Amino acid sequence: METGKALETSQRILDAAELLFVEHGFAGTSMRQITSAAGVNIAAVNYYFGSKDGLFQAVFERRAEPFAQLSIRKIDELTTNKNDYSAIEVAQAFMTAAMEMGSNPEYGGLVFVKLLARSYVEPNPVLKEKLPQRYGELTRKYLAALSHALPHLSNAEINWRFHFMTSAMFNAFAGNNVMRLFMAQPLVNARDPQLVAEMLMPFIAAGLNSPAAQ
Amino acid sequence: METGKALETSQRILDAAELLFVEHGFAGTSMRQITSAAGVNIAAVNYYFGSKDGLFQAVFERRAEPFAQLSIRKIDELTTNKNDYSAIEVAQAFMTAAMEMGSNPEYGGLVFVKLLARSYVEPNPVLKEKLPQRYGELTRKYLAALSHALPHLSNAEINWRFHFMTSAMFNAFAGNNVMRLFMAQPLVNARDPQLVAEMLMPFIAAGLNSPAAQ
DNA sequence: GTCTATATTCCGATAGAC
DNA sequence: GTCTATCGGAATATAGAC
Repeated sequence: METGKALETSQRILDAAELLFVEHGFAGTSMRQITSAAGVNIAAVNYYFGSKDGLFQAVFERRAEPFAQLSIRKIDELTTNKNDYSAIEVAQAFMTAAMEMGSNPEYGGLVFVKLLARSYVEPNPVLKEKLPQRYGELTRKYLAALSHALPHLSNAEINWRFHFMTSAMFNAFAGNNVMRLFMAQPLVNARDPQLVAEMLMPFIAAGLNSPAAQ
Repeated sequence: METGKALETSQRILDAAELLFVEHGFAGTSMRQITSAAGVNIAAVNYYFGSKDGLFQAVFERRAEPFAQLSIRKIDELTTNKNDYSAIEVAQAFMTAAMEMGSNPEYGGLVFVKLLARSYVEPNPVLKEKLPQRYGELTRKYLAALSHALPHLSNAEINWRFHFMTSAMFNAFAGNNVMRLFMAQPLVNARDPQLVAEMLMPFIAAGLNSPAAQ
């Protein structure tokens, strides 16, 4: 049984770790940084989460399930018992899930999307075992919906377009901007999910509906 | 003056470090891993590159200049003394540069594109000082060309579309696939730059030419 | 649950022999 | 240029007092 204070402590650790993992990556973040930022004792991480790996898993899982549920609900709402939905609506479903996640402070706002975008480039071994089952279902649903909405495209090309769509979306919401790296001024501002979605939608919609390559 | 053997050693270090930095990130790679993989003594890194930071900078700079030159040449070839080029041709110029880089074993093949894609999400402090000057020029040229080819779009929207385009491109060539993270089978194969470009082109072209959002 | 103290390992870096 | 040996510090993790 956990007391109020205990919950507070483990939660402070999760919050601090989440921010630091996003900013500096898993290997680039030490437990001393985390416990110091959380204002808790260095031994608390091992007490609550067993290890640094355990902490990362907890950080991820706290957000993963709400996000998966949200995404799956959106695609189910669109496709269940329907036959006439468009690729744009499929993209919109995913984007709405990301936006609602990113706009909700209870889910950490955009932090989890940034963590996803990072994990995407820098896969953490912890995720390789825990993640696929739940998110595999999510991915298969969106791929099937896209395939249904774009029957003229081969399965291979559907997969590629899903890849392009998610790359653009995740990096856009996470603020991973090539201009941030290449220029002194980033020139775009990713802090407003509503604006990101507005800019993103025409691009994604046209890309998904473009003629087949092969 | 460096002897033949010395060059061989520093090059082996660069090759090994490049692969490991791409795979595990800067913080996630130790100098012991690098020197062990390169088959050289642990002290060799400091002898040749001064420090781990110095090594990363050397790893990056070995590829950065060829890639910048290639990209700038492609956009100059398209736009110099011309008025009637399309957004698709601008995208093609960038993609051709990435493809030629990725297909050339002398430039490490796709390794540098992967390093760029990673640096993009996980900015290395070393780059913040060294990179912008050269790549700022590159970015400004492509933005100007896009703006010229898409005069109906505001500067803000041009910047966003360049962001989306480069996100999709870099992740595609680097093989950073959401399906790699979410599913047991990645479903797409990024090893052939020619195929990636073929799949990517219709998507990017349609996205760039899509109507304005605002 | 929280803390101090510490065990153990690994890190980047360097001195100095050859 | 290459090697061994080692320094000083920071890393994760844990034992045990409170």
